Amino acid sequence: MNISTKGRYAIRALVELAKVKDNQVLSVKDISDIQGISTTYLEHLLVKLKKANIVGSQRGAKGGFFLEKKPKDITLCDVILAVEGPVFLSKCLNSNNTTIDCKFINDCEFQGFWSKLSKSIENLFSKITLKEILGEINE
Amino acid sequence: MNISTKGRYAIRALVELAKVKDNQVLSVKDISDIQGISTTYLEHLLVKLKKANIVGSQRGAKGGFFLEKKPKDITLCDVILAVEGPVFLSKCLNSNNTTIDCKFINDCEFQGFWSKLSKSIENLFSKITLKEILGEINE
DNA sequence: TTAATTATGACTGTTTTACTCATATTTATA
DNA sequence: TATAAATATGAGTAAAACAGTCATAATTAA
Repeated sequence: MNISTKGRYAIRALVELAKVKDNQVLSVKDISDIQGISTTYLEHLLVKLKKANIVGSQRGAKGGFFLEKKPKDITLCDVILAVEGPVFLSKCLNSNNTTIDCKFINDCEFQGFWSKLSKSIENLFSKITLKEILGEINE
Repeated sequence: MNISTKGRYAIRALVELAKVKDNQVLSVKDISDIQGISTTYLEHLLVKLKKANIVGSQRGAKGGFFLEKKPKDITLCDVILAVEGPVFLSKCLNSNNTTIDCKFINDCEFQGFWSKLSKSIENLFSKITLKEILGEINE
């Protein structure tokens, strides 16, 4: 159970975007240079963050990315969901997962338990905003 | 970020072991039949749970496994650690991971943040005991 | 003695991770 | 208006993790 590079890089990128002035943009190249991340890999992550309405973009020369919301309104939960998928998932929970082969698929005594745990973690992640992350890294 | 079959099967096995009377054992075969889990796969998980002093075993005919502690003293944190490794790990945290290739390996502004988050999750998982899980699945 | 059981380790197919590469599309500006 | 700089999209890939299987050794109750 861990946060992959997707989540970590996304947070790094968002921190950089939070640092620039309003109405300014940062290119993927800028961010990847500052944070030492592969440019093309980060590009894909930023596209996902855009689809989740966390960042916006300006195409073309002098273009780049910017935060679509205020740091206080961007939660860790949103970010992880955008780049990694469901924040916490016991795979027996998602009914549309066709590959699962569980004896109790339709009547699982543990579903309630995993579901509650999942909500607890989502709740924890929802309370952590980009604003707070910015505060912590500047301590 | 999810609980793999290792963690889920381990919980299932521990629930079965909690159901039997004191001084009785359950064989891997018994557990795997009841829970619909691969016998040999579960075997490996039980060995890990044994190394973590969560279960004990009796070898030979009529042998099997039993809980080494009371359900109230077995936490989800212990179980996941035993079968999956660290409960929550942002990979940039573990200094002995030689494959990591991060620009900020020795001076990372995010280390404190990931570390705190990791402790929050460990704390959450430490409060959930097998006793509580037994209570939830019987509701 | 033997059948039943745990213990250990090597092996395997599938999925996910962590990328790269190629190419299309958009747009500020010279 | 041409062009360089940027995002957008999708295919491909090597390595690791996941989810097991298989073979065999060691132990022990009956």
